[in-house]
Amino acid sequence: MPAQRAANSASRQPRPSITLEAVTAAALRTLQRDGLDSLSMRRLADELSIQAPSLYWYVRNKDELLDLLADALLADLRLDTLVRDDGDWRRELREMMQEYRKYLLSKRDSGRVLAGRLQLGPHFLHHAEVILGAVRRAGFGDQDTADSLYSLTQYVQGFVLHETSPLSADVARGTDPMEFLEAARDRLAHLSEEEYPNVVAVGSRLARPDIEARFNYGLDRLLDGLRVRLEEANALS
Amino acid sequence: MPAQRAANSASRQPRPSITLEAVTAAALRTLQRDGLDSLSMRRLADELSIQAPSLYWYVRNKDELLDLLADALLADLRLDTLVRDDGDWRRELREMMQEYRKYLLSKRDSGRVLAGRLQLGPHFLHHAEVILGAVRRAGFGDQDTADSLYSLTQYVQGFVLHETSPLSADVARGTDPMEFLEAARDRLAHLSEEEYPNVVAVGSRLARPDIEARFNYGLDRLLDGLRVRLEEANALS
DNA sequence: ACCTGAACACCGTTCAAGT
DNA sequence: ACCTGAACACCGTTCAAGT
Repeated sequence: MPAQRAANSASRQPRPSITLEAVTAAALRTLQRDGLDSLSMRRLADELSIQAPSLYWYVRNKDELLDLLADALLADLRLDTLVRDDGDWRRELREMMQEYRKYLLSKRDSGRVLAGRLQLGPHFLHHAEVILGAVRRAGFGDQDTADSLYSLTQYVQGFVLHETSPLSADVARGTDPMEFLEAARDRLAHLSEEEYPNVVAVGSRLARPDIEARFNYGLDRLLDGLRVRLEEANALS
Repeated sequence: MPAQRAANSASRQPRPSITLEAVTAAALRTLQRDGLDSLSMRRLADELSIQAPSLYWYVRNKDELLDLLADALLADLRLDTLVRDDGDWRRELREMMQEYRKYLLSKRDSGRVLAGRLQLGPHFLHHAEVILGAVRRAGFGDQDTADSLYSLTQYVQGFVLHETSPLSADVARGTDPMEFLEAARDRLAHLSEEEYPNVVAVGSRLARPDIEARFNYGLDRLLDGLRVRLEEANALS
């Protein structure tokens, strides 16, 4: 909660003046266009045709701006359309998480912005509501429902963060990711078989190019595990 | 692979001179003492009683230093002692992942350093070897083994990253995390029940203080899901 | 109420020059 | 082979001052 609010400047509206919403919108634009590393207070100020120190009237510091951004980032995600009340909660959650991943991949650096932020903003709460609905309809208890929400969303966020971060300094400096993966595979295949028997044995599978399949693998294990949990609970009652 | 190596300065050893190992050791020290945000090239140079530009003889840029750090960070992790050949692979993997989490929590900012880096350094490979061994002994196929390794380690890393990051700008600025959690619970409890029925219903469970239980919840679902997968595969053969 | 200019204390990195 | 000094192009943030 910022100490000052700019929204009610309409009370006497003498100056057009910038609103907090305009600031976050500009930040979102800059993020999408130039990436998180380029999102400095000075650049953002430029985007708003303003001087950098002026931003501190709307926001206490950059961290608070990023908190705002983290929630604003989720504005266009549509999970509601995936709600199905046919009892197939596994498929419902699966599709929601796949959509969540796709969405995050479409928003530049969203994984890094979201990492480790619990903002409870309006958009986050809306999506939590939808996901929690699916979990509760499946029949989970309250604590299980809450924990399941975190397990699922955190899996997706962690995966996307990993997936979108430069895998190494090489890639950050411009090496083609596919080339990097191939080099990694090569590297793994030629390790000492005495020292790393297991790594060598599955080497080529560790650096698989089909990253979506890897995402689905973990997601499906998680969902299977949730089903087991649900069956166990039902068996008791 | 850095373009220059300093290790073989022993070939004629006229100067004591700094080695690459000394650089990463100093970086590790600085990280543990002052945190990642304080780990600048200038600070690190200070730690080595050297000028900042000198570091660029050992390392191409800061990103490469962080890659080195990411592997060095894993040096003291001991998973070998958790190997048990009694067939209880679920317990084996569970204990390994719990140990991994505890270890990461003990190393300052390790989650942030590790996030999104696939370095294939010697320490990483050693731990991968141990974990892959447990998964393979359980009877998983090669691709499943590789994917399982990622699902498990990524879950742990993602969880720890979330767990150790400041939850919001408030906490970053000094608000007590417990206080923040309580405020969050309070906030959730007073939301509009029409707009957020599910969030309100499980509200108090969403901000549970027992974060370890939440970690175990997701971990156990993942492990249960892996068991299901294994049983399905065995049923086919 | 909103915005600016000037300033402080930093960054990562390059590059010519030293030994 | 290893290290430095000086410099470039940036940062986030504070603060007194303007309108």
